[in-house]
This record gives sequence, structure tokens and C-alpha cells, in this order.
Amino acid sequence: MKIATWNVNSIKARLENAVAWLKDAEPDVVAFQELKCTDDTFPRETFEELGYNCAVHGQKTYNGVAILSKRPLEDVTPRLPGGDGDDHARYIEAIVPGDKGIVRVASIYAPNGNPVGTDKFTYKLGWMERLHAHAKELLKLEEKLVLMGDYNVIPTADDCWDPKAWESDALFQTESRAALRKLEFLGLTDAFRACHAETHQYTFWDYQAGAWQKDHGIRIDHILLSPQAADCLVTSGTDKKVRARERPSDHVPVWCELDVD
DNA sequence: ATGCCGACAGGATGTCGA
Repeated sequence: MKIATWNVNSIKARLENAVAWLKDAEPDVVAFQELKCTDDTFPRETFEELGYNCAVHGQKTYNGVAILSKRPLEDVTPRLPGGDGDDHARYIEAIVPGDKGIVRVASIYAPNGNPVGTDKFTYKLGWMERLHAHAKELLKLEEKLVLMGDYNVIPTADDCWDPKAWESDALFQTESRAALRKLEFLGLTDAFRACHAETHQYTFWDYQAGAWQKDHGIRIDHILLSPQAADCLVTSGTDKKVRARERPSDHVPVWCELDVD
């Protein structure tokens, strides 16, 4: 089962690119982030024609997450527990039935958190704490669990071109990196890192300042696997070539292959 | 030190992202 995550930066602006990528990559399950559309304006029919079922948690203008699957989607949960009054559409979870049992998947769009020292950074850390609490509960189920998406955290200095350029950014703060580590220390495996020892492998390149051409990227999109899912991990990668297309997202897809079919 | 680009809402230009 090929499982992928991609921050599309507007599904409407990215529809042509998204269809081309799906036809090429042929993932069985996809997590999208930053739809920037409501549930009723999500281009559901386009993806259904490609054979995908869609679970959508949208929002006007900002955020928005979805899960697409060629297999049925069951027990769809479009929220992260906790966070009174938090109306950001940043989390959706569902169960995908496989031939060797179920896989529970979540599409995650963690807050950016900039600028540091504001409510936005506090919100980022609080949201990560809520994700930690939820992941801890999910791990008790001892299922094949895939928590994937845009975590908006650069894990280490080797996951960006120039650490100095990011030292004052929310994505590279000690607290942000600690929050991601704390999540992984629950027993989650970074699928890409588990398959690739080489450093400076990125998932995001800014539109500005020729970041793509200069390979000034960061690795902030991650697939985290429970022990039961990690036991099935075959390989993982990124689809960098979509960044070179016309009207690209600033993120590229990250995927992993799990031996659960 | 900051903008650079791109999407959105709305109908000019400010907000947001990372």
C-alpha cells in the first residue's frame, strides 16, 4: 500500500498538478493539506473519477485537510481532541481497511507559529501538545498508524540548507523541535529518515529568492509510523519533480510503501 | 535588516504562509 502526503497550497490552484501527480505516482492513500476551500467546494468529482474516495475537512481561505483512498474510508474523524474554540481545519483521521487488517491514517496541518513570541507561536506549541496527547491514545490501540502531513517543524540542522537563516523562525525553535521529538519518542518512526541516511533532503522550497533553483529547502513534511506500521515499511521517498512544474505548490509529496496489501 | 512569491478575498491592497 503506497501512502503519500502533500501540502498542495490550494487544491483549486493545484488541481491540474494534483491530477497529473496522482496518475503518475498512483498512491493508494493520500493526505492533502492546505486545501483553502470549504467541504462543498472541494473538487470531489475529479478525484472520484480517478478512483478515490474522499474524506474532507475544509475551511474557507485557510487550512483544510483531506484523505483520499482507493479503498473505503471508515470512521472518519475531522478533528483533533481538545482545543476549546479552535476552529482551524488542521486534522482529519480515518481507517483504511487492508487485506492484512486496518491502517489508521491522519492528515495533519500543524500551525506555522510565526512570528515567535506571539499568540501564534503559543498556539503552535499548544496544538503540538494536543497532537501528542492524541497520538499517545492512538498508540494504545496497537494498530498500524500513519500520522502524516505538514508538521511545520525542521527536525535538525541537517534538514535545512542554512540553519542560521532559520534560527529565529518558529519552524526551527528549540521548543518546536522538542515538540516533534516528544511525539517521535512515543514510539513513532519518521518513515523518510528510516529509509534515507543522506542529509539535506527537502520537502519545501520557498517561492521567493530562487530557493528552488538554489536548493535552499527545508524538510517539514513527515510521515510518522506506529511500531506496527513501521514493521511493514518497505521504502519511502519524495516526489521532487512536481516542484519544477508550472504553477507548483511550494511543498512536494512525501510517500512510503507499507507491506500491508 | 527586509523583500523577494503566490493564493485569497474582493475589486485595491492587506493577510497569511514558511
